[in-house]
Amino acid sequence: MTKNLVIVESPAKAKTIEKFLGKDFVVKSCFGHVRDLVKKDLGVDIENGFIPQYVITPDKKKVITDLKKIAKDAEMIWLASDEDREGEAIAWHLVEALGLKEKDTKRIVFHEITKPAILEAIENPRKIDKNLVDAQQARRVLDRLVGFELSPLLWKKIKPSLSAGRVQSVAVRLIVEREEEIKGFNVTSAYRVLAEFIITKDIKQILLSAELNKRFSEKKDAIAFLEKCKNAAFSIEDIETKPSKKSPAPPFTTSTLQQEASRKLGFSVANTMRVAQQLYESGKITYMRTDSVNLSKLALNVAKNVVTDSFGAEYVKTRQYTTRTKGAQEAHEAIRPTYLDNRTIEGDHSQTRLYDLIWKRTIASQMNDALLEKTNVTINISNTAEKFIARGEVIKFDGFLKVYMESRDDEDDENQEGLLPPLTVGEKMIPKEISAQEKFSQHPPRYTEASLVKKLEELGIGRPSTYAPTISTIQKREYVVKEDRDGFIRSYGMITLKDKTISEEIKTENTGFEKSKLFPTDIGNLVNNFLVQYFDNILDYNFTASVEEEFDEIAQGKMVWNQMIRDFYFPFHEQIEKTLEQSQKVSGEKLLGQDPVSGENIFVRIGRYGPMVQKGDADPENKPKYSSLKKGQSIDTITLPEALDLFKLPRTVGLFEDEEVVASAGRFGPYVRHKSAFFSLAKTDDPLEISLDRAIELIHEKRKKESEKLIREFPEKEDLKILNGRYGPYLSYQKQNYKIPKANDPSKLTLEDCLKIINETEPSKSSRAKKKK
DNA sequence: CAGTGAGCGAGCTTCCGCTTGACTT
Repeated sequence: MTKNLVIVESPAKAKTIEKFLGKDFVVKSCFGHVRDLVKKDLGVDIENGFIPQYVITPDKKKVITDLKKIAKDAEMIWLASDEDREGEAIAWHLVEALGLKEKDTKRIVFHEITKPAILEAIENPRKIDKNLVDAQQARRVLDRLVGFELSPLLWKKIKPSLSAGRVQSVAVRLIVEREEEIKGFNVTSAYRVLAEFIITKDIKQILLSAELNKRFSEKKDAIAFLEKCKNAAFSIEDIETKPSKKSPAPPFTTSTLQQEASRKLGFSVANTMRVAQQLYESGKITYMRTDSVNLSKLALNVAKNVVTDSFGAEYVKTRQYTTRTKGAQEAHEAIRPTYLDNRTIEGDHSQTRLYDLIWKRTIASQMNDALLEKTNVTINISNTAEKFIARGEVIKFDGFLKVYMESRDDEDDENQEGLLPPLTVGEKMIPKEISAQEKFSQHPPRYTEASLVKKLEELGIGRPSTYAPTISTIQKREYVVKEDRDGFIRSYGMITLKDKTISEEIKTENTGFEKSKLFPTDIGNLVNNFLVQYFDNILDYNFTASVEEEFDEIAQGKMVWNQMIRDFYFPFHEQIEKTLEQSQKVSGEKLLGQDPVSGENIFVRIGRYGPMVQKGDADPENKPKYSSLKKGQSIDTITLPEALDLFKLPRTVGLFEDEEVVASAGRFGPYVRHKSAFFSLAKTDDPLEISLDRAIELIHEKRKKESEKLIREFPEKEDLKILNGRYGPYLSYQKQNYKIPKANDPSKLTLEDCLKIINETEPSKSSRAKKKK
C-alpha cells in the first residue's frame, strides 16, 4: 500500500529523490509532457474560444496507465514537476490525465536535488498555479497555430513537406542573413607595421616587439613610413603600467556547455547533449537541460573545500551568479559535477573529457580573480609623429586561471602578450627589422551549431531542451547544411626594412576555409525570403520576446490567455489568406543561357524534388529535359557548363558480362547500374568520368559484401535465408524478417528450427510498415 | 531506395517543449 506518490519528470531524478524520502514515499516519473494537442489537424477549436484538444501522447499511454494504478491506492499525490511554465502545465495535465481529486493532490517544487531542498518542498506544498498553466497553453497554442498555418502555405507556394515555426524560421533567417552579409562584405586591406627592436644593456642585447599605432591603407604610405624609419632614432617615451583583473565565467548552462564543448572539444551540439545525458543518468552530473547558473549551497561548500585542498585558501572565492538570459526560467541548478570532490570519473573518452570540462568550469567559478599587470610602452620615432607600442601582460596571481579559461569564437593567436623586459624611459634602441604586412578585413563569421545556439539564446528564442533538436530540424528540412569548405589562395604585400634597405615581396596565404559551418541552401534562401516578405512580423527577431511579455502577463493573471491568442490569431490568419491569394508560386527560376548544340534555353529552379535544371521551354510541342543538381551545387552559383554536364547522364560506361553498365545520379546520389542492380559510387567517384574498370570494381565489392551477408540458405526452401545484417543475424522468409533468439547459434540452425522461430515470433516491423498504418 | 519536374486528386507532410528508450536489416 502506497501512502504517498511523488511524480517528477525525469526517472533519474526519481531514483535520487526516493532515497531521501523514506519508505512512505514512492517516487515515479512521468517522462515529461504526458498530453499534447492532437497531431493530425490544428487541434485548436478556433470558433469556440481556442479550446485546445488534448490527447495523451501515444508513447505516454503506458506511463499514464502505470501511474493511475499507483495513484488509485495512494493517500496523497505530490506533483513535483519542474518549477517553470512547462512544469506547471505538466502537473496540471497529470491531474487531468490521471483524474486526480484536489484534496488528494499537492504541488511541490524544488530547484536542487538535495535532501534539505526536497524536505523543505514537502513541508511547503501549494496548489497548481492555473495562471502559469494558462501561460503555457497560450505558448503551446500559439506555436501550433503559427506552425500549422505557415507550413501548409509553404507546401502550396514552394514545395511539399516544408516547415516553418516561431523558432526554426528565425534560426534559418540568422544563417541566411549572415551569408548575405558575407556576400556583400567589402574586403579592404591595410598595412600593419611590426617592429623588432634591439636594446643594448651593458653587453647584453634584448629584443622587444612592438606594433605601430596606425595602419596604412595605401602601400605607398607604408613605404614612405619605412623610408623615414631608415634614418630615425627610436627611444622609449613612456611606460605605463596598470593593474587589471580577470574573473571566471559562471558555471555551465546548456547553451554555454554546448559552446565550450564545441570550441574546446570539437563536439557537435547533439553529441554534447548525448554525452551529458549519459553522465546525468549515471549520477555524475546534475541535470543538463538548464538555463540557470545557480549552484546549491551544498555545492558551494564542497567547491570551497576542494579549492582550498587543491590550491590553497587564497584561491577561494565563493560566488553566487545571477542569470541575465532573456526568458530564463531557472527550474534547475547549473550543470555541475554531482560530487565536486570527484576530480575524474570512469567512462569512455567523450565522457571523461566532458566531465573534466564541467569540473574545471564549476571549480573555476568558485575561485579568485586572476590579477594581472598590463604594461604599455610607447616608443618615439624621432622624425615622425607615429608611435610604436609594445604591450606586455604579467600574471601577478593566477587565481582561477590555474584551472580554466573560457574560449572565444574569434580567437586568434596573433596578439600574444607576454612578459616585457625591464625598460626605462629614455632608453634608446635600434630596429632589427621593421615590416609592413598587408592585412585584410574579415567578414563576419559564419555560424557554427554552437554559435547559433548562443545567438538564439541571446534573442530569447528556444529553450535548453530544444536547441539541439532545432539545429537538427533545419538541417533535416535542408534549409541549411553543416559542412567544410575549401579556402582559396590570396596574395598579400609585404614590405620589409632591414639593414637600411627596403625590400618588397608578394606572398600568398591560404584563407577562407571553413570547418563545420552552417550554410544556407537554395531552399533555405527561398523559404526565408518568402517568409520575410510576407510574415516579417513573425520572422522578426523580437517576435518571441514580445509574445513572452504577454505570456508573463497571463502568468501574473493580468491577461486572459485565449483573449491574447484571439488578438494574435485573426490578423495572422488574415495575413495567411491574403498571401495565399496574392503571392505567386516561387521557384527561384533563373535563365542560365542556351545550349550551344540545340539553342534551347537552360533554366535552374527549385522543383518538386529540390534544385534542378531544365533544358527547353515547357510548351505543348516540347517536353523539356530535367535533371537534379548535384550535392554541393546551388542555383545561385551554378554555371552554364556545369548545368550542361548534368544532362550528360545517364551515360553508358561500357559492357560487363554482356550487359551495359550505366552511370547516373539518383535520389540517393550517384550510382552505376548493371543488370538492374544498383551500385553506389564513392565520394571520390564522378558519374561523368567513372571508368569501366572502376565500375566493375564497385560491382565486385558489393557482390562480395552480399556473399558475406548470407550465413545459410536452404535448397528445399528458397525464400528462407539466414542473413547477417547491421544489427546481427536474422531470418528472412517471404520478405519478412525475424529476430533470432539469442540462445541460438545462427550458423547451426536447421530448417526446422527456423520454421519454429518464424511460427513463434512476430516479424520485426520495419518503421516504414508502421508508418503506412 | 535509384530518373521524378504537366495536371488532376487522394492522402500525406507541419509547430515547440518536456522527457527517455525502442528499434532499425
